[in-house]
Amino acid sequence: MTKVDKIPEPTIKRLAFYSRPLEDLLESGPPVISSEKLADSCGVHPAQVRKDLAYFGEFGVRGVGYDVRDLLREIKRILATDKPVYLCIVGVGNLGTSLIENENFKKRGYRFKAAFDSDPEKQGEKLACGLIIEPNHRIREVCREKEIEIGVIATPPRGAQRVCDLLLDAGVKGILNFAPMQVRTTGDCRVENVDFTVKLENLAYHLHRLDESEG
Amino acid sequence: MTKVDKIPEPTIKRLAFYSRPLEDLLESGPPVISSEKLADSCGVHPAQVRKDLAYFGEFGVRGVGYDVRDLLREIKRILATDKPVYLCIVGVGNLGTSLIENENFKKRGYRFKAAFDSDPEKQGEKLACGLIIEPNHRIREVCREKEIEIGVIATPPRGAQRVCDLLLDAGVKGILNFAPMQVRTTGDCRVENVDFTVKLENLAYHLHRLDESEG
DNA sequence: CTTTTCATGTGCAAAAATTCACAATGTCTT
DNA sequence: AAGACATTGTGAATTTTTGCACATGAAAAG
Repeated sequence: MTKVDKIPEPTIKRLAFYSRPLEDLLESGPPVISSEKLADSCGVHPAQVRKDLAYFGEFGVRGVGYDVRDLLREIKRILATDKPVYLCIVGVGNLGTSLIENENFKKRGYRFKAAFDSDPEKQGEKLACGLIIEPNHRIREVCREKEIEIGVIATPPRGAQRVCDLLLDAGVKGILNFAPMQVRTTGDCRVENVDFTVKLENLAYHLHRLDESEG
Repeated sequence: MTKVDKIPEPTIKRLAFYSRPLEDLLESGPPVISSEKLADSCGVHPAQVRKDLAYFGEFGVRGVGYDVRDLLREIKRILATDKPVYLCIVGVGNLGTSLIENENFKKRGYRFKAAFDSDPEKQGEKLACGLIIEPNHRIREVCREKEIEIGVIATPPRGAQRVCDLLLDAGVKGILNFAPMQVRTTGDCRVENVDFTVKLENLAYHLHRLDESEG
């Protein structure tokens, strides 16, 4: 099906990006969109859109464009988000709670099936979503039982590696890490890091740099 | 000072990355680190570390390595995070609250100086940090008064562009956008997007892809 | 049925980023 | 003081990613 074995990493990132405006169009918008329009909504080059999609097949109609509904379905299929994905979260602080409640996760089929915290005060507590906070030592058992594929780390950096090890032991195949440090995993578990402050530092750098070039 | 005018964007991202293990080492660790060790902690190639740093000067000692304290100071200077940066947040829901309380922001000198929400129920409410939630129509006035440089958008996607426009009008120079959509800005305001679900979709893709290649 | 129009899909060129490989240069040992 | 050793800084080679430019094919118009 695919043209090449190795799909560029940036392409995968952009596919997720493309799906955002497509979801909007699905509700209220024309049923067809051109690579140029879609590129505009995402801030990329039109040829980039076409090339990204071409890795996976021919989804468009020449002279017309892409059918919004079809394209969105294809992208979701490619990204494997056409079925629910089961998650667990470790660390139910402010951040953890906001992730569990997050509308975007729910909307896109990401389901939190378990929540863990090392703080005995919190263990046993029932969350708004109905989940009960369990102690970290149950990660292995619960994840295997509930067939959890992805673990979300929302602990302070100090405990992140320990939590990561527990998740690996539980057979989790992906980790979304919100702790501002690099966690080490084995080859068959992939990590994605979300570090807000990296983005802020990026902004800070460019803000300052702007001053320099103007001064 | 710098070798080239145009510093690669990935380099800036990695500089922020490098600072994490350096901060740890500063507290408890050897006073000097090699590019190889630092690269290991960050999951990058040693030559990459050296090249990234070389854009900004010669910070190492040949045959020895980099002085942890000096290097960290240099990186902070480069990223312009050696001084406090003033932020405001728009949208004080679960996510917004967790960002305001976030220890990493505090630790790195990012200070929330104002909080806004469009919900009249919330306006006037006093937050744990002492800030009082203000209505969105005060963004312009308050941001100018408090010299806020960066605005954080933590609203649902629907309202994000409107909030973005208000922040632009308030003279904000950078925006950290947590809404899962692309906001449009003018040339002198830079946007960084934080979209958790993009990362999750990345994980989902690779998890599934792994299955394929193994099956 | 032919022509015109339009936007896709794609080979190729350009640009950007990464990695290699080694000379340069400092420290430590004897 | 000289030689061994370790690790930086960097030009060149490689790899990856992006963008151009146009042939291709589908639909609409005449």
